[in-house]
Amino acid sequence: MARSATTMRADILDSAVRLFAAHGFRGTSLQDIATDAGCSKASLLYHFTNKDAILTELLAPVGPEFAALEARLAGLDGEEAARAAVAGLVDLSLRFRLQVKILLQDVDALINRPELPDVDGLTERLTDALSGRSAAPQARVWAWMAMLGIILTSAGELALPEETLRAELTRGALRTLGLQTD
Amino acid sequence: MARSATTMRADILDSAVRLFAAHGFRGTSLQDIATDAGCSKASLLYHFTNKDAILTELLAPVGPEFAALEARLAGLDGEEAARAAVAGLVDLSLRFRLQVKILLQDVDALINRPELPDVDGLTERLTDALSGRSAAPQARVWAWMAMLGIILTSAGELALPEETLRAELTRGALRTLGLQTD
DNA sequence: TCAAATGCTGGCCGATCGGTCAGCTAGGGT
DNA sequence: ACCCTAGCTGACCGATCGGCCAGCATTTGA
Repeated sequence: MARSATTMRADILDSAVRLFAAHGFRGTSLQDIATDAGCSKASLLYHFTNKDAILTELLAPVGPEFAALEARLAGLDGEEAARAAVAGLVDLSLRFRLQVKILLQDVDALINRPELPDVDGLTERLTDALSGRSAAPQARVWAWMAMLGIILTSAGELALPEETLRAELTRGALRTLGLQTD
Repeated sequence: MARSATTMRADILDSAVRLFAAHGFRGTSLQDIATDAGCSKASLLYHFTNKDAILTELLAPVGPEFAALEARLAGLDGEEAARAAVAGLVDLSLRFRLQVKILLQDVDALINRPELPDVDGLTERLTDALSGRSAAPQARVWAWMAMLGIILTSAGELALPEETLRAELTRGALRTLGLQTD
């Protein structure tokens, strides 16, 4: 045996998450992943049933985390909901930079997959919380701006320490929503 | 001849811009466009030399407009530069919703094409203006949040009147940057 | 009137995609 | 000594991709 199984799987997932984030799911072929991971394409499909299974596995940790955030937000309203949504979204966006980038990049190709996070419903409930449960057009626009600003800026390649990024993303989002930044 | 040439070309471009925005450049095949436009795939390649030429033509109006915005911003500094950048970016994002969405969606596949807008340099110069020519980490983070918030929110499917969207995008972005909203 | 040009198409091509399969190699249990 | 299994691979498959080409139909103009 060439490598221990756990190492090979981990190497594949590591290559896949980087390449998917850089070139998109559809823009990355199995051969690309195999070359990057240093094995054959057939070896990928020995460890994973198919390409979707690789994606599903590396997105697996994300779904529960967002579900937990939603559960925390469900009981909140008004400014309290908005502030909690900002804090939670900043945290998850930074912890899952690459994964979130993958999800948004190929959102239309990844939508309607039962085992993957429900991106549409998720964004809807998040913007609802960010707007402080308001249906006013301004609040909805600002909620979208804050959400996309947080997620995509953290997915970008700003070369800043994580704590600086966290603090300024939070401050920027709160101001977008018209809330005081302490 | 089945249709006047100008109509056929216009129909193809109309189908292409909608499909590219909905499913991405790589996610849309020539057959998809042909079916949507109501002609054969071979007919596409009679009117356009190849798939890239379709993309190039429908993005053609965008480049000069952004270049003009950059020229206007070049002479400005500080808060003046930031406010002008917000106004200009909101305007262009709303006027070229679909085109901008296409550019961002497949940014890595479209980069390094000489005749297409230089997305990397463009975003760099825009964030420089949005930050008021500041190199401070906070200003750079907020500039990215404002830029991505404007562009992607206007590319989204918020069902709001254009003037409402313009006003609230401007207000939200200025607040993100820490500027007074009149 | 008739040949040239224009608009358009079906059919085909090589490349690349995701995925399958028979078979090779190296340890580990008995 | 033996076989069994896990890990891995090259070769191959059908589907789909972008693109090409010979040829058909209609219009044009001399």
